[in-house]
Amino acid sequence: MSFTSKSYPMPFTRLELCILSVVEGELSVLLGKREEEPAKGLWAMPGGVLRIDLDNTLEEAAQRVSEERIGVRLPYLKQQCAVGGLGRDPRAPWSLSVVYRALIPAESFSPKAGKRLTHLKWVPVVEASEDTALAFDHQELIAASAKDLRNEIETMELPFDYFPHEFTLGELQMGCELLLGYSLDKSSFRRKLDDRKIVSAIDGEFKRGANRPAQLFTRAT
Amino acid sequence: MSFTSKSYPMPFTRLELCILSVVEGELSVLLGKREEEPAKGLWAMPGGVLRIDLDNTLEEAAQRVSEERIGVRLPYLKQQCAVGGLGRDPRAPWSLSVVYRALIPAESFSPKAGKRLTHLKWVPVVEASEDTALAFDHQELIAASAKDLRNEIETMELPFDYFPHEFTLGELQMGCELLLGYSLDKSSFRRKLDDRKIVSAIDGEFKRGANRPAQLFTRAT
DNA sequence: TCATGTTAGTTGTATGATGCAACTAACAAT
DNA sequence: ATTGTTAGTTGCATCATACAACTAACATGA
Repeated sequence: MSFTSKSYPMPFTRLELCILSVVEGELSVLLGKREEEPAKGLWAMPGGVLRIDLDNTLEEAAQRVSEERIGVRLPYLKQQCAVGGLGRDPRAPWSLSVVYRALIPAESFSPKAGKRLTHLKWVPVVEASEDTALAFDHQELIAASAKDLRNEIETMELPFDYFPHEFTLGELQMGCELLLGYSLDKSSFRRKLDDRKIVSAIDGEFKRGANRPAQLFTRAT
Repeated sequence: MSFTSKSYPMPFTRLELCILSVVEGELSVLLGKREEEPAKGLWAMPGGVLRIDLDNTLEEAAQRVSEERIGVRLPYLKQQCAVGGLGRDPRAPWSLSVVYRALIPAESFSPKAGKRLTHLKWVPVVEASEDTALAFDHQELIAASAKDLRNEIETMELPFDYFPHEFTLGELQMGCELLLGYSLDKSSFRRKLDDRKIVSAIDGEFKRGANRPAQLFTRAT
């Protein structure tokens, strides 16, 4: 005996990747030029179809799409939202996209424009958030992603999978400042890290350079 | 000519509703006893299959499912998350659920247990968040929903669609306190409402009772 | 009529978080 | 030894918050 009574048509299900990084000092998003319809010739976030024969979870699907489209594994990956509706995407009557937000060091990115996407480029989020010429609803999705990321940093929910494993407090602060787009107060920043036990010093490990050595830290366990 | 190259099988897509309310002074979630497999006999959040022939958007789908399952339209409705993966639900190999979080006045709810769900009951979230006997992954979903709701209230992102259209500041504060599960300071609460221009007084309108009349307010436009 | 109880709404104040700037510390380079 | 640079700390003014006490405005009932 079977549990299934009826079978309904299911939506065309995709993953969209809002890949963020700091490029030339500015928080930017990775966009590609679409080679095919729909929205041919327009700039869009990388994305791909969910493959239930290949992906075990939504997050794995996002990683697979990333590797296929731009050849990069995403160290920091967070679900942003799901959008779905009738007529969103001309490829199918009803489509659903699960949007993931990622943060990668732009240097670790080797521009392998894959199939369907050429001319990959980083666009400052301030531009992309106002660019009504982006494909689909990507403009709003990028704006919301950047806002949510910055909100997390302001509440000291730091994306340690994006930062190097070991860092000095100066480097950590600089990293946050670049993501936020404004500078932070040194003493406040350190007080918060300390009070909330966010990082822990690596005993006896210092970064040495042309001046006073800096204590190395890691994320607290 | 057609744009579609191939067609892939799509996931079994559902909506799950985390319907919250204050019942007997406690934040509670609405659960129903499952009448059919899978998870037959277990308590679960109401949910239903996405119907691309009936629903124009995900949010509309959530409203339809609510009306079908429990006969109630949800005044405050927010997307919580999407969960998907292989083997989550025995009805299909690969299933995806978009979880919506709702907040309704429990009084406005007339317990019409619909098909597939009987014995509807309100369960305090403190219990449900620890009940490992709930169907599927509903335990964690409820815990996360309640936490996110309370976070919103703490940052004064108030669910005005849940509150009555007009209210006194005392009523508003009491409502927040019930949702949060602890009491707030009157002067702080009012200062925040004032500073951030969250509410506006209805000129000349008061709630009169057995003591000093209270100014009526609405959400600021 | 006037004291009482109750809720509305405000004010004073101590405490704590934050932002700013000045300070000391430790190194390399000269 | 002096200088320049970054690391790390400290003092202090300012602002937000929590707590409590206060005044205000009604109904009620002696």
